[in-house]
Amino acid sequence: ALREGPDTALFVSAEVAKPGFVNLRVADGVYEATVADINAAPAEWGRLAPVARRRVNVEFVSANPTGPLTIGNARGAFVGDLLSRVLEAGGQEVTREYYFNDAGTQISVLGASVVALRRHEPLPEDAYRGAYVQDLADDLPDDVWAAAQAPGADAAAVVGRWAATRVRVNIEASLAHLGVRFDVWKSEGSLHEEGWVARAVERLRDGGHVFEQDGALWFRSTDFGDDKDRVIYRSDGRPTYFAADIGYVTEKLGRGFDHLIYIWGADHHGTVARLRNAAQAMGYDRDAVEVLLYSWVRFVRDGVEISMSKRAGEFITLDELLGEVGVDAARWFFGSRAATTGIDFDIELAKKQSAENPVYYVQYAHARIASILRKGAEAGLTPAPDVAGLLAGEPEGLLVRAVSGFPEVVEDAVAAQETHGITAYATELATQFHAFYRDARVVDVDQPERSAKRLALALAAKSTLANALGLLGISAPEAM
RNA sequence: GCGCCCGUAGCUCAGUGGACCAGAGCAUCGGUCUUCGGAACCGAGUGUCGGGGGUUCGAAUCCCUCCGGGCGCGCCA
Repeated sequence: ALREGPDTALFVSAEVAKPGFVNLRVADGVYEATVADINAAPAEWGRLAPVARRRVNVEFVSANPTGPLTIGNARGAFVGDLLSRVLEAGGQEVTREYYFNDAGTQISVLGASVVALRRHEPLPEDAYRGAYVQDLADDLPDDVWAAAQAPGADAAAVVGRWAATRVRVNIEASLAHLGVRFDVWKSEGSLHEEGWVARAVERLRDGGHVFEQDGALWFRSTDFGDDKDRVIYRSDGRPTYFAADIGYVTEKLGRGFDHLIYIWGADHHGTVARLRNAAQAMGYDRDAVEVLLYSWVRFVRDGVEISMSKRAGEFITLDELLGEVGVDAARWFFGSRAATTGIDFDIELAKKQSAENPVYYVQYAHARIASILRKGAEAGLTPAPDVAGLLAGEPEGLLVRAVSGFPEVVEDAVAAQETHGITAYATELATQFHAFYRDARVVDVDQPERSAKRLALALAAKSTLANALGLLGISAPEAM
């Protein structure tokens, strides 16, 4: 079989092992060439050439602007951003998108809450509470307040619209702090105003996929395997959330995306089928519409679960969480766990362990290499462009093999759409570097040639660590 | 009641029917005494893989069943 392979030069030997496996021994020159390649173009290392470059839309967070993002929104934010980074490493063109509704009943309730505070009246029964509502009341501009009080004006709606905008800007700032920047902010209202919803419904009607019953308009989702048909327009004529979803699919695909990914909490799993069914019914490839569900996070403090209610004003904001545990540590925490499994996040534990957190272990290895490279430069030693003969020793061999494994790790992450393989790999690579550091003197003025080659290997390891951390959105410090 | 997900070391989690599959990190205990960064290194280990049954040469992994937990089953979002 080896004789027939196209890459026989890669291998120096092949042998059959016990239960039917074939061991191929890779030629040293292959690894040495890899080191040289990494150092020649470090930014490219680990980026995959796409089989087919696709335009992918990743929509996530999408919390309505009724209050600050909380730790309940945290996982979606990290999972969506991590997935986007992985897809980009896999050669896809990614658009990060945030979908929100700034005109619904929730927004009216928020407006009514602000109005009541402004008028020093008791809060309505279903009001939003919490310090941020008072902040909104305090910051309400005079012209908005005047417009709200004009004769015939719907004060709650007017104030709500202003409040939603203000809240949304703050949400954007929180996400930026976390390292997530959205390319598109899409309002639900625009889908109706621009006719996307109406056209999508017509499309379904033309295909015979809708019917009227009890005064409402329904989508025959059961024709595509759903267990129930779904309402598009209520009997009073108002559209459901699902109606907007249908319009949104056509709007997104109309922008030329090849693939749509929705990042939803697992509690939405009941709505996945109707969305994909509708896409199929409208003539799209249902596989172009993908929903990734992330599982719930139980936030815990010293072993006690934290219960939250946004309306009651009892919640911990995303900003507070990041203030306590740090962005890099939080990114590592979420990145090192599969999105599909439920997890516990003990805030106190995360803080206590922060000094021993693997993320700092990996960053330390990176900083340590940076220091060694500086030390070498002071002694007049720089990484060699050609590292032929590098693998004379065992310490080099183990490290270079660890470094060489990076693209495969990225490949796996892209295929699985998960990042925990990357965190595990980064930890292992850091360990391999520390072992190399222990066993092999890098900077040695008496051995300039060997030093130059070892510096080249150290540099390659540094770039690999930096790129792995970069995939996770985590900084790679030159010094700590 | 029906549907989906989960149960792996003291804790938090990996483990996609095939060598390394019984693992990693943390926590715990012991050691290294360091001319390149000790935020490091070396060593020590505990598991009825929730229980039981089945398929297979071989099961944490696939099938059935039971127990325990989460979520969903709106003309809510």
